[in-house]
Amino acid sequence: MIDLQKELNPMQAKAASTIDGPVLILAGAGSGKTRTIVYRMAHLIESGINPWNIMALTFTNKAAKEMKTRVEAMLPGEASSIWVSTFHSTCLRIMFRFAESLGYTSSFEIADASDQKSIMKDVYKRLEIDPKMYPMKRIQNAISSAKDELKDEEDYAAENRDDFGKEVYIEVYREYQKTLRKNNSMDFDDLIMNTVRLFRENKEALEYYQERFKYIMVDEYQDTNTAQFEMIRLLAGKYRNLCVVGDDDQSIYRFRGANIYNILDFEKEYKDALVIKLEENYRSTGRILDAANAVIAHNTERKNKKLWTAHPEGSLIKFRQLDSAISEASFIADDIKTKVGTGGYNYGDCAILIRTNVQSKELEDAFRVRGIDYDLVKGLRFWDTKVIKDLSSYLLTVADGLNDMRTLRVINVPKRGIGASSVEKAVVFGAVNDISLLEIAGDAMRVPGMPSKAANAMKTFYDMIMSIRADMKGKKLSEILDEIIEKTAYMDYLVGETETKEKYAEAVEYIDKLRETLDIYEEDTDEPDLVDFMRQNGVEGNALDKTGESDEKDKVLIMTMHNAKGLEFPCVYISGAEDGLFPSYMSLNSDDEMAVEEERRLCYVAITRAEKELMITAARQRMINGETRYSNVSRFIREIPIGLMDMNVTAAPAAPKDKPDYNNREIAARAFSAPPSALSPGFKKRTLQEPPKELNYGEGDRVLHFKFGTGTVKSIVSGGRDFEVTVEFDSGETKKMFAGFAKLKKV
DNA sequence: TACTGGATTATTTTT
DNA sequence: TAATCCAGTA
Repeated sequence: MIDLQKELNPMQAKAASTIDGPVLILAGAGSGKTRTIVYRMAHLIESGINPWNIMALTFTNKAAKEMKTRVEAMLPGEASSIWVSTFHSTCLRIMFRFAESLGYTSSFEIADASDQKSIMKDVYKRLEIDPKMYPMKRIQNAISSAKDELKDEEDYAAENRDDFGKEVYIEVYREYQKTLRKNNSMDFDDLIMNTVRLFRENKEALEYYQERFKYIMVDEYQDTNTAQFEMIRLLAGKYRNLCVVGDDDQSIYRFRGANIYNILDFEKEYKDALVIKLEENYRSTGRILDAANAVIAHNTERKNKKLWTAHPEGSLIKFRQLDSAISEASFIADDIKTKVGTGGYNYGDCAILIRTNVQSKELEDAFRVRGIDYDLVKGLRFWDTKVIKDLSSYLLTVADGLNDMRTLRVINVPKRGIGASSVEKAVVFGAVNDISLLEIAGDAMRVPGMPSKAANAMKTFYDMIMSIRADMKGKKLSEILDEIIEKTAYMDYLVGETETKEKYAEAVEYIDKLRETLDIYEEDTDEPDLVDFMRQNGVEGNALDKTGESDEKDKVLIMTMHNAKGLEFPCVYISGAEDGLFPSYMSLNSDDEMAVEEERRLCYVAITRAEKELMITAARQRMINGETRYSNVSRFIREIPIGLMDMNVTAAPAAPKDKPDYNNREIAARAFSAPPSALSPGFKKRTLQEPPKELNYGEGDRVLHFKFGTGTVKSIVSGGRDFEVTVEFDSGETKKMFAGFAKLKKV
C-alpha cells in the first residue's frame, strides 16, 4: 500500500486521496504536480478502481509518456490499462471508431500545418482572394479559433451574417472545410470539434465513453480551449469524477485558443468542487520565487496564490543591460564560460530563454566563436521536415492515392517536367469530374488543354506509383520506402536540394529514422497499414527528441520561453528583457489588456524555470526586422523588487532624459534607463522613447494604416510619452494604438 | 517549365 | 536581416 501521507506533503496528499467528485488542483510552478497526479492515479487503482476506467488527458505526448511510465513503475503490471494520452490522440482513436457516422471514411487522414497551408492557398486561388487584403494567416487563425469555440462553418456564417468585413472569412471557412472533406481529412481542431459533435449527437457513443472513463484527470488544464472543455464536460457528465490540474499563472497559449476562464471559473461549472492549492515549491531558491511572485502579482485575472519554499534564499538575481544584442550575447556566453570554469556548473545546466526565435542568431554566434557546445531547441519537428513530408506523401500516394494533397506534393518532386499550370488544369478537371489527381495522371490527355509533354511526364509518374503499389505484397513497409527512394532517385535529388554536407547528412539521418519508425510500427501492430501509420504519427509523432540528446552531451540550451514550459535548469538566462520585445509590441499595442497579462505569465514561467541562478539581460539597441530599435528595460523586470537584484551594470549609464517612474528608486532609474548612447547614430530616426511630438492628423481625419488599411480617427489621447490614437477602420474594426508604433499616414 | 531577382513582410505554436 | 512569394524572363 502506498502511504500518501508519507510520500506527499499534506496538500498533495489531500489532492491524491480525494477520489470522488470534481477536484481542482491549482499547482504552482515546481510544486510537484506530476508527482501528485501519478500518486493519485496509483491511489485510485489501489482503492479498487478498475484501471480500465481511469483516463488522464495531457497536451503533449512527452507528458503522457512520462505519466504512464511513472504509474506503471509504482504498480507493476496493474496500471497498463489506464488510458493516458493527449487530447488529440484520444480524439483520433474515438474518431477512428466513429468517423463514418460523421461522414468520413475510416481511412480519413490528418491535415497537418503544411497541409492546411496548401489547402488555404488553393482556396484563395479558387475564390480569387487577394492575400494582401486578407492575410492568409489571419483567416486561418479565425477558422481555428472558430473551431476551438465549437463553431462550424455554418455557425460562423450565422454569427457574422451582418458583418460585411467577415464575408470573405465565411466563404473561405466554407471552402476550406469542403476541401478537407473532399480529401477525407480532419485538421487538428476538427479532431476535437468532431468528437464533441459525436458526443452531442450520438447518445450511445457518449454513454459508452462515460461508462468507460469513470475517473478523468486533465493535466495543464489552464491550456484547454472551449472545445476541450466541452469534451471533458460531456465525458464527466455522468459520474462527475473529474480532477483537473493546472496553474492559471502559466496559461501562455491564448493565441492558440486556450481559455484561461476554464480554470478560473471551474468552481462555477462545478459548484461542489474541492479546490486544492499546491504552493510549496521544490525547485527554486527563495529569491527567485520572490521575484516570480512579485511579477505575477501585477496581473488582475488570476487566482490568489503565492509560491514559497523551504530552500535557502540563494543568490541575488543578476541583471545587466548591454549596448547591443551582440554584446548581450557575448556577455551571456562569457558568463556561462566563467560559471562552468569556476562555479561547479556544467554547460548542460544552463539554458537561455528568448521571446522570439530570431533572437537566437547572436547567441549562436557568441557560442560558436567561443567553442561552447550549444543546442538550439527549434520548433521544427521530425514530421514537418521537408524530406519526411515528401517521403510520407509518397507512401500515402502509393498506399491509396485518394488524397490529392499528398499527390500534389510529390507529383513534381523530384522535378520531372510537370509545371504548375498543368497540375492546376488536372486538379480543376479532377474537381469537376470527381476523379483523384493520381487517377488523372494515368491518362492526362483527357484533360482539356493539357500539353502532351506534361501528360507524358504524368503518365510516367503514374506508372511508377502503380508499379510500386503492385509490388507491395509481402514487403515490409520500410522496403516500400526504399523502393520509392530508389525509383524516384530521391537521394540524387537531395544532393541538389541541400546546400551543405551537414544538411545532407541530417536529411539522411531523418530518412533512417523514418525507416526505423516504420519497422517499429510494423512490429507492434497486428494489421500494419500505411494510412493508419501516417495518421498516428501526424498526431503523436515527435520522433526526434532533441532535448534528450543534448542532456547527455552537456550543451547549453537556447529555446523560446514557450518551449521552456515544464522544464527546469540550475542556471537560467532570460535574454532580451526589453519593452517592445518582451512584452512584445504586439501585446503592448493590443486593445486588449489581457494581452500584456499573458506576456507577464510568460515571464512568470521563464523566471520559475530557474533552480539556483537567474540572470536577466537586456540590450539598448537591437536589430529587429532589419531596422535598429532602441528599447527600455522590460516593465516586467521593473516589477521585480530592487532588493532581490544585483544590478551591477557594466556600462556606465548616463542620466535618463525623461524619467519613467521606477518606484522612485534612483538606482533603479539609472540602471534601467536606456540612454541614447553615442554609438547610436540613427537614434533620432525611429524610437520607442522618442515618439512624434505632434501628429500631422487629428480627430476625424482619414488615415492609412500599413496593415489595417484606411479608417477614421476617433480620438487622440496624449499618454505622456506617446499618443494613443483610436481609429475606426473601414473593415469595421476599431483599434487603439500608439502613434509611435502605428505610423499612421494622413490621406 | 524553371529560374532569378525585386518586393514584401515580420511573436509565441504542446497537437 | 532573412525568408518567402510572385512576376517576368530564358
